[in-house]
Amino acid sequence: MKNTPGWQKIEQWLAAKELKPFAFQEEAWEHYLHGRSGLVNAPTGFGKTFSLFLAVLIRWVNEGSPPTSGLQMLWVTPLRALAKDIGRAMEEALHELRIPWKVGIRSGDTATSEREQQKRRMPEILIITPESIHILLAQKEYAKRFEGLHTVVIDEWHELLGSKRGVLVELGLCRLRSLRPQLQTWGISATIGNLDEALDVLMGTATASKAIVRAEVNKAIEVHCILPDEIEKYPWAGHLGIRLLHKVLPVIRNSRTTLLFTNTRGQSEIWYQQILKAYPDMAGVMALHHGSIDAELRIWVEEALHTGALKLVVCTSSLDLGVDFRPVDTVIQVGSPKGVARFLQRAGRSGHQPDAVSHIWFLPTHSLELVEAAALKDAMKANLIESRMPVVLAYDVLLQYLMTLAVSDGFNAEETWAEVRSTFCFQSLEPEEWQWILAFMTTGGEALNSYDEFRKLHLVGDRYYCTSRQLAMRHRLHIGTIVSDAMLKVRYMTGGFIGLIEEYFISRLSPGDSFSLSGNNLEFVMIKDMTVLVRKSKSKKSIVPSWNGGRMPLSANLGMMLRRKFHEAMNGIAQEEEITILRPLFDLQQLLSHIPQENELLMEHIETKDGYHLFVYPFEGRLVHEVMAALLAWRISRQHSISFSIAMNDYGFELLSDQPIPVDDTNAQELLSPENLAADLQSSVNATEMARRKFRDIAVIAGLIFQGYPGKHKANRHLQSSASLLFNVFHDYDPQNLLLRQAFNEAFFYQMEEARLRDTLERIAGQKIVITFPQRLTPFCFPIKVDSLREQLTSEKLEDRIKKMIVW
DNA sequence: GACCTGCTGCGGTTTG
Repeated sequence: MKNTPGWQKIEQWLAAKELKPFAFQEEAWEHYLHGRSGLVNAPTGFGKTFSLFLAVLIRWVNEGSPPTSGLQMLWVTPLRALAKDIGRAMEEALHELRIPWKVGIRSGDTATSEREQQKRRMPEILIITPESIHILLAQKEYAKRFEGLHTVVIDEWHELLGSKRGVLVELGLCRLRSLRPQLQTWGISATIGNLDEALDVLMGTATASKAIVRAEVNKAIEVHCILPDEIEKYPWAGHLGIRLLHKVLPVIRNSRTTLLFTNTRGQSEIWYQQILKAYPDMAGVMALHHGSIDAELRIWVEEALHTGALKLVVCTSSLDLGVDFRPVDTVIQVGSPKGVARFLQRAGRSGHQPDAVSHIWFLPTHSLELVEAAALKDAMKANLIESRMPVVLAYDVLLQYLMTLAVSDGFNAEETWAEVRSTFCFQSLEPEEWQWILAFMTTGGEALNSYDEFRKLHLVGDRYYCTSRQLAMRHRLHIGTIVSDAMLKVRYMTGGFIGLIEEYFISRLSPGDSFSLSGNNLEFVMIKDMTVLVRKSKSKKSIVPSWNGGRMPLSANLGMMLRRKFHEAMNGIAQEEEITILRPLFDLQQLLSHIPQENELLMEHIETKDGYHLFVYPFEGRLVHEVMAALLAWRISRQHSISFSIAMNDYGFELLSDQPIPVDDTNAQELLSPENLAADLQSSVNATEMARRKFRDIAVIAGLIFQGYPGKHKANRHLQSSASLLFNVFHDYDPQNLLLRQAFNEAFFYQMEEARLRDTLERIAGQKIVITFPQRLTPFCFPIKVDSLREQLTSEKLEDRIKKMIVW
């Protein structure tokens, strides 16, 4: 293959740019030229993206005169912003190589005129989002557009894999493969624990020959830890880390450009304010970047990063992707990154040239988090990178997809069944389930058959169509799997946009209150036309918005590494500075209680004026702890009449009662046994309530709830109540409803992390349970105690309060 | 001995 003209042309071009292809790139080219599909994996900065683009060009030059008759390659990216960067780079390469191909972008940003142009004539390369693929599939005679297509590349496949957006990709691919049986599919993925599975999901049950190309290159990453001077004075609890601010500035000063990652938007607001206050001279060269900041401002920040005009950007995971090609040389992570993969990904944002070393600084927000720093380092060495679990049997996405087909050219049930079954997601879909789905979409099912708007499909000949123009239009507006909370725009009285804020947060403010957004101190004036009007605030004190985000638990890999680190600390094996500096804390923990070894589970009984506490430390992340706490409480209360309140964090959980908690050596093992888990979970956890919450998104994705036209506001409460109503109706009148079943499955899988819980209980069954009776609060229990106190002190939502006061 | 938790991502056609 190496002596083909295309290959040589590309090599010459790379040489002229003083670039040499990596071995893995050449391997990818070989596979591609042999007509295979597959997955490419390499660290950031090694040209994964370009290797495939070049492979396509090689093939094409080899084939002689270029087919300039429409779409050849579809390039799927999860981010609109990424599409622009990649498009620019491709155009440049095509220009230099004198290849007369056009590159187009199809996303929500694409102008109407451009869309029409694309309709008349597709560009040879189209960069597209998963959602936009489905929008194309929702158009009449869509098949024509894909007539010449021979390659689909899914960029950042690891990002899409674990979500319903990944299912959109799977479904889109199964349709395209039917249209173009020779289609070559390539994924590009960062390193994850289940690369083989990632390939399987991408390929579905297609029999095409496939390969994984892994780069045998190691990216050098240096992890530095920002250590407090006196560990005795560093807080045992907390999440902010602002006390170490003075140690951060030298790091920033000594770098050209720094990204400072925080875990929440609120936290980034605080850090931004505090840095500005302590070092006003940073004013012109620092910026804030997170999901609630106005899109235009964010684009400006990204551009300024590009040109190197900014010295510091304080951000959340909004900058996790898409800062390649940018001169970032230092990354600071404030607080736990919760997982190894995320930490590596952020580290990779710096020094992305192949030979450059990536520098990442870890800043602990409380003392015990230092152990996490040591655990992260070891996990990186051992390559313990988390897996992304593919979504299976997402009926809601399937319903949406069928509607997509129905509004364009209709679908034949048998053909589509075969295609859908060829995806990884729906490979185990049962014929009865398929029949149920068709019936549900045609009649509205058992519960909704008297409502016209739920009778969406009509069988005409042997094809299902949606004949209602109104429903079709609604559907095209609702393609996608991301369901957001209601956001309001924030604007100065005098005009000028600041950002977005959740309706929920604003609803709790009164006119005159001050809050902080986009680094500004703002005074709330009023809400008008769904816009929050504000003026600059003179008040020194302001409320930092809290958003209703997800709660990411500590990953299983990191939890495992943490337990090992405690074991090493206990036995004096650990030599890292992060651990040795914690000596006084460990000594105190050991004196008051115990440091658990790797084969031990620690429980602490502590009596305070609040009552009787039982602390348990499995280190399995807060979701598992929440369910474990409920399970343990329920099992205890089955034998004794006793009531509890519950608190938890990523390291452990607490049961609190007004009477002594009857857990000791004789029954502890049994109370945490994996036996009867399923049945006991049913009784101890309010699964119906959890499922109800999951159902909201499912109902929106499946198209049962209309969210309103873009730009027009429909209050979130409507959404919430109509979803709840549908949930009740299905629950009472249509218990076989697949969407209802999906809601329960999602609650068990994602909310309770049932599989991980079972693993944990099985692990504990083989461990020794150490029970201690400390005379006062220990360093281990302190963070949990503080968190539970905070919840009592803040304006708790009634729902949460009730949840906590559940009496068994 | 004490704290300001909770991320990100997408999205309009058809026909008059």
